[in-house]
Amino acid sequence: MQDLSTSPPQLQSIDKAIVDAILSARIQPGTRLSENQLAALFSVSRTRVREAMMRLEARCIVTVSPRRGWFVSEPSAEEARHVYGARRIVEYGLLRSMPALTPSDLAALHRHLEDEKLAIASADRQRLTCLMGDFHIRLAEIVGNPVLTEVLRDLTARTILISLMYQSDFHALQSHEGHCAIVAALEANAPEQAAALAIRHLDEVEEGLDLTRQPDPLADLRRSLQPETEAGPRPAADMLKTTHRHTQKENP
Amino acid sequence: MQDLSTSPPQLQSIDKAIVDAILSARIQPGTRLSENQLAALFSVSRTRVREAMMRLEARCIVTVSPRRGWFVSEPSAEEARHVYGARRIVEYGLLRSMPALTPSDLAALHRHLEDEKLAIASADRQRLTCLMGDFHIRLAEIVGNPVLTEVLRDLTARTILISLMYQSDFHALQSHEGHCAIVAALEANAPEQAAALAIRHLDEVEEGLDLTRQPDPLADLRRSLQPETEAGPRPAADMLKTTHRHTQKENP
DNA sequence: TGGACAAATCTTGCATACAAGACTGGAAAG
DNA sequence: CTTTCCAGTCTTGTATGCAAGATTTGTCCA
Repeated sequence: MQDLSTSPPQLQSIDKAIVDAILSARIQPGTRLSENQLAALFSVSRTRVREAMMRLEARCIVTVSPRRGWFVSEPSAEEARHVYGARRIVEYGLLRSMPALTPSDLAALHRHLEDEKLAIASADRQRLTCLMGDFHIRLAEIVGNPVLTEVLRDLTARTILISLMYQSDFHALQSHEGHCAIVAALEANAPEQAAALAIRHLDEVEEGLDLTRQPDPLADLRRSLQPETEAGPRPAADMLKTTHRHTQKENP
Repeated sequence: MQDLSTSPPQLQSIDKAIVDAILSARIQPGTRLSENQLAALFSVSRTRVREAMMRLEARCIVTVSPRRGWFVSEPSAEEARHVYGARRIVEYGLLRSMPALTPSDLAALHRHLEDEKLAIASADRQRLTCLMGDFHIRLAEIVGNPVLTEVLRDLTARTILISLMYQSDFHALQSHEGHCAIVAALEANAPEQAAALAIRHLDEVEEGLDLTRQPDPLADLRRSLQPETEAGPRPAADMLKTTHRHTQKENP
């Protein structure tokens, strides 16, 4: 379904390709990642694919089901709560200790907010999901601490998976306004307020999740059989199957 | 030098054994981790060892030098600063949002502080290093968020490596007092103060590092040739060589 | 028509083999 | 005596082969 290889795939590392696909919401939680198919796609042997999977597994981004296959993680409701909890703590600390913004930081943030506004206007949900996550990574980048950025990148990847699983309706405008408020507080040199706003923002987003929702084993099939909607036809050349991890246990 | 296999090694996963060895300061930064030797030690083939190494590499705990070998990470001075920076941010957020302590939490913390005091009294530096790191993991555990605990565990592992590399003299008592102050603030239900104390504590510890110190390629040799000191002879049966990563580039 | 069984086909798990680069030690040359 | 070079030995990098379990699908029987 989601194509990982928009450009010559040889040069990109496999890890990065998959993480990027998640960060830009081009790949669904539960998507099967076949060792053989990835090996073919990247023109390497299974060994290297496996190594990439091991690394991603250590970052909770993919899961292995023994002798069944590798799958993009499907965070449980509990895990989702923990990820949001961790993000609240990390981002609170982050914003509290944010240095005064330089003009270029500020420009970058405003450019980002502008992008968000455009995406909302064009109702491009995938791009929105991506931008909403990116905002927080941008904040981390301003601090200039790669260790922290890395932590937040992984948490963001997991957050995106959570959104794709549990987000019933996407209050994009509300999120965007949250981001604007945070930037405004930072601009006003009020880090304590920015931190408080970030927590409220994350609360709101978490509130918008439907954590009681069970993963739908038939989701892909449903989507595939659905007659064309607004979005136009999906790209045809897809090397990765859309097989989902839940196949036989259907609702009785 | 450091023995990783105190008990039957088959059952433990390789990752855990190595991380545990680092968290308890039984293994030095720069120690070579030979695939063959680990494979023999754990009675598996190199494949599985390699997979473990890949996972640990993703967590910045080991490094590979192409076709030369795997080594326990030797964080650079810059990385050290970033790790401490990240910890300040995370732990500030953590303590700020700490729930009121339950009696059992409090008991556990006090027990830990008691252990620290004992270790100081017996001047057991290895045990101290281990306990000092553990304190922060304990704090994370109280919040009951495994995602965050995991983040802090990795940061702590890296911190321990940093200590082993750059800590010229270990102000154990000062650290211990820092921990006591934090617990006292938590006990007094003053999370804001606890958070501020944590930052000061981390500042002090970082201050105690000598980040200008260059890694000493002769460290192992020096230790080995040194006549017996207080600590008594090292355990004899060591399967891992003490080879360090710097072998030929000596100071001219 | 419905259900159970079994074979065929897929998947990963793991070990091994071989290639290629890095390091060591010794011999030869200056 | 010092330096250079080369072969031997070590290391990891990578592919591949085979085994074992899971899944699917086709068939047979009630």
